Amino acid sequence: MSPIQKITVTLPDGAQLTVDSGTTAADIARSISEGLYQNTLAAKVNEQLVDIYFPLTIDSSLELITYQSPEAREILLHSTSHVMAQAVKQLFPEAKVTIGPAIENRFYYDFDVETPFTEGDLSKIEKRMQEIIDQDIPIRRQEFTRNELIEKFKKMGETYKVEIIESIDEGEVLSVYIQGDFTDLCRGPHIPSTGKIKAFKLLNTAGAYWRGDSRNKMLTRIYGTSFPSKKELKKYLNFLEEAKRRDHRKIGKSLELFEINEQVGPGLVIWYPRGATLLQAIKDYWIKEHLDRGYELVQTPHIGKSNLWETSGHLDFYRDSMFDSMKIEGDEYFIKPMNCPFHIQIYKAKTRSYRDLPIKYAELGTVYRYELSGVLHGLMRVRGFTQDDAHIICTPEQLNEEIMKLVQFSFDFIRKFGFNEFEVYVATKPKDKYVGDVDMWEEATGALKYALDKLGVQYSLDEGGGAFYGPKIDIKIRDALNRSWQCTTIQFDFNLSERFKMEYISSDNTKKQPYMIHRAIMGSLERFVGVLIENTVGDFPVWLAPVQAVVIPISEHQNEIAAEFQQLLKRHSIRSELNLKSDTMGAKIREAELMKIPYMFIIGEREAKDKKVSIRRRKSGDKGVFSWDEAIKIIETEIVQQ
RNA sequence: GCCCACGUAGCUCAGUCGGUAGAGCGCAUCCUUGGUAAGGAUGAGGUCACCAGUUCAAUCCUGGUCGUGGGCUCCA
Repeated sequence: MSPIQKITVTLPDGAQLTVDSGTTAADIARSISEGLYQNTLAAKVNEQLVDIYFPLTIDSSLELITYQSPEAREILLHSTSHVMAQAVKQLFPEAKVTIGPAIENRFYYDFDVETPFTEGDLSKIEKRMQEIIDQDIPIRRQEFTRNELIEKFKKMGETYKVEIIESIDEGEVLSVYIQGDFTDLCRGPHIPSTGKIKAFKLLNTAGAYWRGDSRNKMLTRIYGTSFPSKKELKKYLNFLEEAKRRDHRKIGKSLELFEINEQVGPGLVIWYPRGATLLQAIKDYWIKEHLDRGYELVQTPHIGKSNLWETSGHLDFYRDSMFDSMKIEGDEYFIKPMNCPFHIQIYKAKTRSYRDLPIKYAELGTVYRYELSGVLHGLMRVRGFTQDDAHIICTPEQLNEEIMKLVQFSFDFIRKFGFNEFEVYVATKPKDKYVGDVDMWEEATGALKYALDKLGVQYSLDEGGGAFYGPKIDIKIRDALNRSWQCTTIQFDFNLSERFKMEYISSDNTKKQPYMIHRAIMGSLERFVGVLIENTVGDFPVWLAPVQAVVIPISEHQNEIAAEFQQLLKRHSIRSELNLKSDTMGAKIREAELMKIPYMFIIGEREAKDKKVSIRRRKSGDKGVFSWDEAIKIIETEIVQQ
């Protein structure tokens, strides 16, 4: 027998240990301190995440993953999902397990069961999970060959697991994790025992297709979450509560902004006066910014003849998302899902010279798309929405610069609304549905990346995420709750210019085909307002507030002079209301606070006497008494500064 | 579209283990004329989402339809 080999283990602080080959991370943690050992959930050996029982057989770097490590989160979530699956199998032995990964902040596990779980089942499962955790059952990895595992799971009746294994390449060594009576196919790593789970909660159930494919069976999914401490769990649950509080559907109703009404139809928004006013403020700003940047405004119809959509390729590639056609005087018309074909007609209205380019057409164009009923969600996902659309038609030489300008414009525009964090994606060619040849896609994608690199913008790749007509840059914004929302999209489009035979006369007097970029900064005004509501809790900056000020007479004796002051506000284009109800001043203030009106101008006997007004700023309270002109100046200054 | 849950006054929600319903807010009228987040009284509001079925009787049970919500898929 050969003597035991010695190996060198390097810790993150640079310290080196000489240990016997076969030593595990658990051994090393324990040798440092019992507390560290208890805190260790997994290990990183040569940058690879492994269980704490992974034997070290060569010189290695070793990092212990404790509750505090960023990597711990996912492992903990994943292990908790296994505990949940174990509890479910104990309570519902006929349930078949499928997959149960960790996702951002949560985990889920999909089961195939006869009757879906109810909310009541969740507490039963939670209780059993707690028992499993209290028993502190060891979790151990075992490796098998593919065929051994297929046999094993076949015997267990876990047909989904068999299907997963069968889809994995032959020859690969597979592992299972065993905890008591529960065995699950899993790559790992996992925590060493169930007792390491400190705080968890099951959140909700949902239906989910096997492998996410609607042709497959609908499974029952349970979502849950897990944290290193009760305190952190509490924090997360508070976050969920806060998100509920900010729900734009709720705030939209209470602030009388909009409604999605059954009589009108699902996914179709009717904007109340306050909501429409808010929209108008956004539109006014949008138009000004576009005119400043050399865009031209256009306006196009809501429907167009079928040949238009045939030429554009929409009927081939987008028909599933279009509303059915309607017959008018023998011709077939479609409601527009996009504005582009119309803008192209405007471009084609006359012969264009390279000197005319770039041409930038902008339109707040309302489009309609048939979305599956189940995906509709407040303002975030609707069937009729207004795009802040524009098409940039340019020469190949202008392309890079135009894309850069667009990215910059997008950032500047969105920042105005108080969003400062972005995630940028470059979405590449879809696998199946696409037009044009591969080289064109390569070139276009390169142009998008070039622009971002040149601007020093960090981005990720979204492989296969492009539109059918070209690659795109998507910008997601992060809101106050650190959630991200898709808004800006800048889409390269080499397809339509080809299909519509767009041309310009170049400097050498030959006809050339221009490039076209399709873009929306807010994306959909509806969604953008939805995000804005959730970000501000409906407490809009004064420049956007539907009602910027309310004039409150303290008693009926001041009604007349209050009306006079409101006229002055109107002359200064300040959006105001006059509260002439016979309520007390306190009640009127309360109403204004609840409706999130930023300025309250209060006029009582004292103010009326000197033609003055008392200013109350929402949230911060009484600002004192001012002359009418001073008061106007104060609110105007705030608006301008925003 | 699919799975599950839900749908009661303008809003937020009680309630009826089958006998056609109630609160608060809001609204109207009257009293009060107020000093920085709710003054008081009275009153009007509901085919209990819709359509069938079971029943002497359905808001309640059953089935279907529509809508909403949580997800899946998709996406601005």
